[in-house]
Amino acid sequence: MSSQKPKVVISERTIGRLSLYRRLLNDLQAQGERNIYSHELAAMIGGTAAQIRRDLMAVGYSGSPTHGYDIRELVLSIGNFLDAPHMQGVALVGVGNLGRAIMAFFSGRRPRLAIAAAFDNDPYKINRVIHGCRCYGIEDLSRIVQEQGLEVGILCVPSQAAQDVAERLVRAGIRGILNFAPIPLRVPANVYVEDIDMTMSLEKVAYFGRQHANKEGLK
Amino acid sequence: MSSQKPKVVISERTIGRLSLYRRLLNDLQAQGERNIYSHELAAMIGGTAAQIRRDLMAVGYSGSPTHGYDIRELVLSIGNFLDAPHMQGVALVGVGNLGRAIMAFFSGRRPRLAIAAAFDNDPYKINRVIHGCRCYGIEDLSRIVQEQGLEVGILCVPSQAAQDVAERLVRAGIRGILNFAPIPLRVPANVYVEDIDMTMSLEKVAYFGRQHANKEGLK
DNA sequence: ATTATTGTGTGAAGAGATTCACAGTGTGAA
DNA sequence: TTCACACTGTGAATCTCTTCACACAATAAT
Ligand SMILES: NC(=O)c1ccc[n+]([C@@H]2O[C@H](COP(=O)([O-])OP(=O)(O)OC[C@H]3O[C@@H](n4cnc5c(N)ncnc54)[C@H](O)[C@@H]3O)[C@@H](O)[C@H]2O)c1
Ligand SMILES: NC(=O)c1ccc[n+]([C@@H]2O[C@H](COP(=O)([O-])OP(=O)(O)OC[C@H]3O[C@@H](n4cnc5c(N)ncnc54)[C@H](O)[C@@H]3O)[C@@H](O)[C@H]2O)c1
Repeated sequence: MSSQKPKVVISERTIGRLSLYRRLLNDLQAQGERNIYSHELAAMIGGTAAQIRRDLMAVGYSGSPTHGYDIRELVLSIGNFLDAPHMQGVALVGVGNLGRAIMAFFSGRRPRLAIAAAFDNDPYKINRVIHGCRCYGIEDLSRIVQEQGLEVGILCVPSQAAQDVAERLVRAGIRGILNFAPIPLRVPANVYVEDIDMTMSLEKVAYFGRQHANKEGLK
Repeated sequence: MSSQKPKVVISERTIGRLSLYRRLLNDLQAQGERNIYSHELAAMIGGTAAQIRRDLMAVGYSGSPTHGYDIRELVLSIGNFLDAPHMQGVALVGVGNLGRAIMAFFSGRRPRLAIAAAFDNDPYKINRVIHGCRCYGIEDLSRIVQEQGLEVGILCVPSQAAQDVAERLVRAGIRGILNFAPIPLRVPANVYVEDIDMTMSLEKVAYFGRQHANKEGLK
């Protein structure tokens, strides 16, 4: 009966960094580390200790002045805060070059947030099993999403098809979309969209690579 | 002899949006549009007109109160501002699932910023031509980067190899890296790094998808 | 027991990004 | 020619995010 929502709204930036912290902490834990200070974690990501402490306020886990944070407990606390209480299944649409690479990458990685079904409109791909995941025809999207209660979509179809597929995902009940198609999607405000725009990123790198070229020193 | 650098430093956010504006404007131009107002462009990307006008201050192209911006001229002005005066070649390292998808995607797309060479350490891949691009052994990286004057790197190798490859790229003279490996790279401050962290993005979508679920209305 | 040390949690200050709001301007209508 | 209009460019206000700086806490050394 307690509110599932956080009292204050947490920024996108903070959520992203928490995800990153958790991954780094998992690696440290695997290497046998037990404790960590905010300034050590900060050094790993090239940030400030204050920022890390500020971010961790959101998850409500407190460290100790003398031993910093207990890595195991912190990982659990971040998971508790970031992850859904239930499993969240993911639907991927567009089993092309990028879609298959993503399926390979996420296969077996995050059990709580796994790609549960893939969709395409190419008859050659439909009904194949790719990286452990069944590929369905796009006309089955709504049914499968509802049957399996999928909440997140990954959109890897060509630009021309992207808006149409986004609308199908929304109609099927998807609540968030990770969009790789290089066009802005129009969706209702209650659906969250994150764009990954590689062309934009590459142009940023080209631009700032030039700008940075005359700075000195080690980061 | 005039300064190649902008007088004031332009934010990463603005550079990213300029890249996006250019792509949308190119599409509009292809559809035969001639002019556009800031509020129209804003509507396309779900932003505000003021933001677009503010961003365009950086490129130094002025619109007209009566016809808005001339699309053709604006595209040229943005290009003039964003693009290097010379061609910038790109080196991609890690011709795996993701690397090949990216090579396919960028192949023939941006002539001024094209993937000029690929590198891997898998003998099976070396000397093959993939999507019109030759794959070299990693030991040839420095030589090829220097011979061809490549300035930008795309890093698609497994995490364990990422720091080593980043250092090779930096030593070879690369000035900016687009990093897909999910670990923070340590590079000198005069090298710009942009990370694309799909796991982080997917977790953000899962988190905010849940949060947004009870908002109403159209975006 | 006391003290010195080192780090946490957080209010407040600072920096940075976005939005507001309005003077200035080019155009078409009267 | 004058006016009304709709938009641009930009200083100032606002909002958001980051960093500072310090009270407080846990321990180790004495
Ligand atoms: N490959 C990359 O590295 C890369 C990089 C950046 C962006 N993108 C974007 O990601 C998207 C996919 O890229 P890709 O390289 O994988 O392309 P691709 O052509 O290899 O794959 C597209 C897939 O989508 C399927 N498809 C097309 N229309 C469909 C529809 N209406 N419903 C369902 N499936 C449909 C096709 O059958 C195909 O399997 C594109 O929008 C592209 O711009 C790709
Ligand atoms: N596939 C995805 O969609 C995806 C998504 C997010 C992140 N990533 C990241 O991108 C990177 C590559 O992913 P992938 O799926 O293409 O992996 P992959 O295993 O398919 O490809 C990796 C490639 O790198 C090459 N390689 C390994 N060590 C090397 C070295 N020292 N020098 C040169 N080449 C080397 C391998 O031969 C292989 O061709 C990984 O860091 C992965 O975490 C991939």
